[in-house]
Amino acid sequence: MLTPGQRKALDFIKDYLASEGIAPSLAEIAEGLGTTSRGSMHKQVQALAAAGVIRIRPGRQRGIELVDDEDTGMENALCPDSLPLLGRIAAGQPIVAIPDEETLNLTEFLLGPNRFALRVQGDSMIEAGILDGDTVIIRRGETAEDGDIVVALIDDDEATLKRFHRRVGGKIELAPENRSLRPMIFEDHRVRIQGVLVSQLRVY
Amino acid sequence: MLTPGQRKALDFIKDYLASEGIAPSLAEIAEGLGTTSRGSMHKQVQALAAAGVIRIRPGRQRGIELVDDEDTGMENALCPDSLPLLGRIAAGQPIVAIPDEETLNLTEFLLGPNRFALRVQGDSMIEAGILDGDTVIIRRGETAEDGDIVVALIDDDEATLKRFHRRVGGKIELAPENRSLRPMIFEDHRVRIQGVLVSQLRVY
DNA sequence: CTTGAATGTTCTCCATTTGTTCTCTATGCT
DNA sequence: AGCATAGAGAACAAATGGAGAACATTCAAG
Repeated sequence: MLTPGQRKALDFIKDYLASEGIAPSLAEIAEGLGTTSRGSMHKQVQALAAAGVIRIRPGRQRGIELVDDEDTGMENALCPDSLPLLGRIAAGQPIVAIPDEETLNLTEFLLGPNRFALRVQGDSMIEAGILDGDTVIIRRGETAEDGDIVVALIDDDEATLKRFHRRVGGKIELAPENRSLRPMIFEDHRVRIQGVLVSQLRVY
Repeated sequence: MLTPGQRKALDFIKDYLASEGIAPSLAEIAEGLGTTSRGSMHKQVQALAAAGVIRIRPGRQRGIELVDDEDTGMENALCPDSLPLLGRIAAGQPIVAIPDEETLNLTEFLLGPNRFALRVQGDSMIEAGILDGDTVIIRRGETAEDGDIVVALIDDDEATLKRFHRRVGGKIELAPENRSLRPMIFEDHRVRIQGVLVSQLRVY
């Protein structure tokens, strides 16, 4: 599967990563293999990526990562809690050309104190882009701002995901985002907020 | 994961914090790394914060904190990659009563080989629940199944997020999920798949 | 409270390192 | 010969990170 050159390059990359804690540059790989050509190393490294043994963080220097070998357990798991954010997808430019690559920190977005997840059932929030089967991430808390999407418990019995609005006279409106359903209005003592929607995710 | 400069800065911060009991200033980090530029150190430190290895107390001087997990493992790479999945939110029961608590593993859902993220612009996929400003996570690849949502490059020029269908005669249909937009049909050589949508997330 | 030094933030400019893409060449194998 | 593998090296583009200026903010001393 791997050519001799690819095997040597991979071994060197593993050793370097283990001893230095950071990926080698192409020049360093070349030197480690007793040659001088970055161009050749580029070909080898690309081949390794195509073979699936390594991963290359696009547009980064020293962007080689080992793909997890499940046999060794987490040996080289660098806990990748972020993804490259390559750009915006629109009607416009090819994404490969987009220069300002950021990093999307999943930890920051999705994890935090007092968070939990719920699987959504039903279509009552469909016009807010929350579909049946989506997962919503909720920050636990008793309070909400006007306009937040909340998990609300009605009469300590029924839990729903709705948009929250205060109304005059201590009333509370819980509005679905679906034209075929009607907002509901309750006395505030009947409604208990369990948490506020902070993010949402869907897996295809 | 970290660039060489980031790694050196992080090591210095750890040492300083351990020996002085207080975080270093940017000028001190610079001096410790043999340079003089506070501006450069600012960039490095911000990058470390974005990577999640440190935290910056906003508006404070010497406001750097390590995000070390107190438990032994993973010196600086924290792995809080899961959330409690408490249950289903529906029109039904209160969530507190739902017994079968699972765990939602974010790493498994969102991270994987050859993934990258894109910010969505525009409303062309609104009926698939993908809204303007959402982030989609793409598995890089040249191939797609019929019905997949793909990032497609048309004539090597224009990148869009559309639903993919094969048509007879080597034609390819790229269909938006928006009733006010029309599907587009191309000769297959004009369309290059860049990746397939695997998940989607939104932050409120 | 006022003041000034220390510190953080933002910016432009620039050099070095690194990745990428070429072409050309050499070697071994069928 | 024809092909696969891979090294050399040049040319270019992008990432990285240092220098330093200008400004804003924090914080402690008076």
